Amino acid sequence: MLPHKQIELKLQAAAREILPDTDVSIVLVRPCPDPKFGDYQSNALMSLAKQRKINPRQLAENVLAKLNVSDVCEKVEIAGAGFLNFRLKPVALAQTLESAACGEHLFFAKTASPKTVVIDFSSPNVAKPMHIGHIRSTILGDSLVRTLRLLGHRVVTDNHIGDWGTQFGMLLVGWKRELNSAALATDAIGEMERLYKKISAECKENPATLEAARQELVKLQNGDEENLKIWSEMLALSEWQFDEIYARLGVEFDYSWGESFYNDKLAPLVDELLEKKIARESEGAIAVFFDDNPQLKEHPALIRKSDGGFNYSTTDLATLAYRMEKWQPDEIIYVTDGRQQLHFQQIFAAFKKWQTAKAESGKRKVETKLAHVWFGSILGEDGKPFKTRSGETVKLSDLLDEAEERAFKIVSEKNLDLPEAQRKEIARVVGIGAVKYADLLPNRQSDYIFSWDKMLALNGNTAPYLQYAYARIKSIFRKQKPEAGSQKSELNLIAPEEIALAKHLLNFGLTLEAVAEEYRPNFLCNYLFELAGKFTSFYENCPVLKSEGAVRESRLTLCDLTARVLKQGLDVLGIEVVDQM
RNA sequence: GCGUCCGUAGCUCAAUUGGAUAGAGCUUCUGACUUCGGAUCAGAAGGUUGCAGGUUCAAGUCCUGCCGGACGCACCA
Repeated sequence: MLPHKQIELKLQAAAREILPDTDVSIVLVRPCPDPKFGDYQSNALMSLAKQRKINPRQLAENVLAKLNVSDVCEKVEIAGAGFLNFRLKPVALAQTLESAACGEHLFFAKTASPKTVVIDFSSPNVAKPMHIGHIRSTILGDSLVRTLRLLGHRVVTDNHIGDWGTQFGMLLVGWKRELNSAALATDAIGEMERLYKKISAECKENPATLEAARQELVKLQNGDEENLKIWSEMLALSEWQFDEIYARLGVEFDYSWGESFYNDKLAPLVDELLEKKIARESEGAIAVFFDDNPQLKEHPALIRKSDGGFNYSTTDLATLAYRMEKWQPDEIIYVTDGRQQLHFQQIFAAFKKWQTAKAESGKRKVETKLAHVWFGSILGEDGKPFKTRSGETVKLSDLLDEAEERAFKIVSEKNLDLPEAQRKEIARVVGIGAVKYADLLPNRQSDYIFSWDKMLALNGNTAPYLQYAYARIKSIFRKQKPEAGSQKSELNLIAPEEIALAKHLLNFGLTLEAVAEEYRPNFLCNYLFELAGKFTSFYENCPVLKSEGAVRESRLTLCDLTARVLKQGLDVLGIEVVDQM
């Protein structure tokens, strides 16, 4: 068990002894903000003291009297108003690293209580190009998937593709009237997008076109053979595009059930909600009202339009119900942009009503956490909102191309001697990595100002910086002559830089847990950036190959562990590494 | 009008959710052994955290009021 966890458990036990009727689960041990105070701290006793209206310092002293952590810590100190500061014993630090070097762990532990989690992310639309608007959901969702899986949870990924709905009426009109087959053969998505834009614009001016689109849609939804055939073709052409992009991004889905998958579940759903008196008629439409919810009182959720058609709320409810039935998840996570907050509040509230009604009628109720993990919207470089209809959106494939091209130029400058194929491969890993990292680094809730330079930066707090640190370590091991079987050596850490690096390695697991808890991979970005920084600082000050004996062995082990954490951490972010760059 | 989110260094952003002296990158300036890989490192400069109150041992973070911005609010997803 990692030292901070040992301390935490003992501290909680001690706190429980002093305050028997108190919930001590808030008593946590965290890394110190400043190493001069110690390695770990706990400030929770001050909160407890406040709750109980007792003297915080006195409480700290009482708890401390019951606490024995001398196996891993130096003398515990009370500071300020009641901080507890812990300093690791060098032996404990070395032992933790040694057990990691033996492959017993990599500074994190699998969860003791695995959850089943469904994650809904990416969700591109059929017949439209994937653009930068899709990148955040895709990258953020994928890194959450990877984090949860690494921590031992069972994760089901489902890409809820927009393959149904009103846009197909217009697409069908366009397809039948003026499809350019040659263009379709060379650039299917571009051609379909052209058709959509053309008819969409026409609908605004010409009611006849709008009516035609409506009729084509009704035909499609009623199973018209010709329309279904065209629709299938549009779907297939789009899937080809999705597959290509996802392959480049290294993103995979367990399922890609689009909206159409739920088509036959919509009418029964509305009927059931009507029958259970959860929904009622209003102005010709069917809606779920939330009179008991002050937040949503004025915002009923429409589940059937006055023309009898269904909308996205209907589909989302059907999807939610299906997922509950199929996987009985402990948690469902939706990764979409922040503008859909109200929508998901409605869906979650409506579903809760439905579930409660089901529970009353004897069906068991599953406690499921529904989480809307939202992110800020994308702005242009001028700070104004990105217009999706203006046609000036940056296509995802173009962004990735540009990233690889810029990386290739730099790779070639630095490594002219490498064969071109290898330089291309390095450029791919570096370019895609830079794009992903740029997307994951900012707090997800801030608005996203898109800039080529920021997205493709290769210096500073970027993926290439981390990849470079990794490549340097690999370079050390390439140069190290395979001397007499370097068995697992004992760690002896002397220089301040190597101690700081070693201590930082121990916080990997804490960081992963925070990412999973708050759905925020940027914590991991910052952790890895600091790790790489501490490594380069160590690298500048502590010769590895030029040192000898035990020091050399110890430093090699430290290098190896750093490389492993860097690689594993980047993998969680969906970013690859190369041995040479 | 109501609701959600935001305002931090010249720029782009952090700050482990109420913790200790608010940190990084970019930019600018000064340095680093013909380098275990310079895609690097060390240092300097840059702040009244939009404004004004309040809550407490402690506020960028919480509460109130202003100022400024983004988004959302019934049949598009």
